[in-house]
Amino acid sequence: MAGKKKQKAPLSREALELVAQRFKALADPTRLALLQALFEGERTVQELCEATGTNQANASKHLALLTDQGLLARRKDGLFVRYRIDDPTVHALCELVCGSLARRFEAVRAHLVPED
Amino acid sequence: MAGKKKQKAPLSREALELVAQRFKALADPTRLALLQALFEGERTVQELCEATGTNQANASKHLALLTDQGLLARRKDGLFVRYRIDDPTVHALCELVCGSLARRFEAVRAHLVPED
DNA sequence: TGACTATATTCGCATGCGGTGATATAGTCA
DNA sequence: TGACTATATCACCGCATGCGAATATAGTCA
Repeated sequence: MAGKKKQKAPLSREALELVAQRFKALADPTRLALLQALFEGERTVQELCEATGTNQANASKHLALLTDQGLLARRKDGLFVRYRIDDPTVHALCELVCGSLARRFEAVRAHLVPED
Repeated sequence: MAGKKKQKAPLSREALELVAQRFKALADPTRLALLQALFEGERTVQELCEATGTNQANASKHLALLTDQGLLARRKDGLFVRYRIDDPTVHALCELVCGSLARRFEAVRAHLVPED
């Protein structure tokens, strides 16, 4: 995106919509739970359902969205379909957000908890 | 988030919801346009409206959401309110996504455009 | 103090999205 | 080939969200 350091052309509305879609893919707790399980390694749908407490239909839908967005890849393995993380930025994005939230809530906690 | 390198406890549903909310704040093209303008520096609401083609009411609402999420900070300046980026991870997040999308579409372009 | 400007908030509407139950599709095996 | 298992897809529903118009609130100035 434009700004901050190098002078780049601002992103068009179309490009911003693509960026927004990418963030939207991550903007759901169920999908984040699936991703969290997948950070551990490739998993079948069933394994993901067990790991996240999601039902099969719902998991399939979310997995399809993440795959369409290019974040996951899938492969058939007999009866099974195995999903894996396909875009390394996913983990980095989550880490950035977690770090930011941790700092934010640490600042709030420090404000509320009296210093001994 | 859990996985990938160090073994951390998986995030609770509550934590995942907070992470999702943060991504959701970024999952809208109008809000991304506002952020893009703010990457250039502090701006009033009117300046942001002009930069992004958003009407005042809509901009105010989006700015409030971004501020509530801790991404922006604001200060009164007479009649004016000036907004600025308050969380440095915002720019990093956008850059990560832009990089990922650029690679993705470069790969598609390379696939479709014949090599001379 | 009233007129004006800047901004925040409210309200109504339309669209989008996540979850669930049901069904379709695909692969394996006896 | 039918039974079974794994997964994708469909249809429906209720809730969430973005937009624009209208209104409320805040600050400045003559």
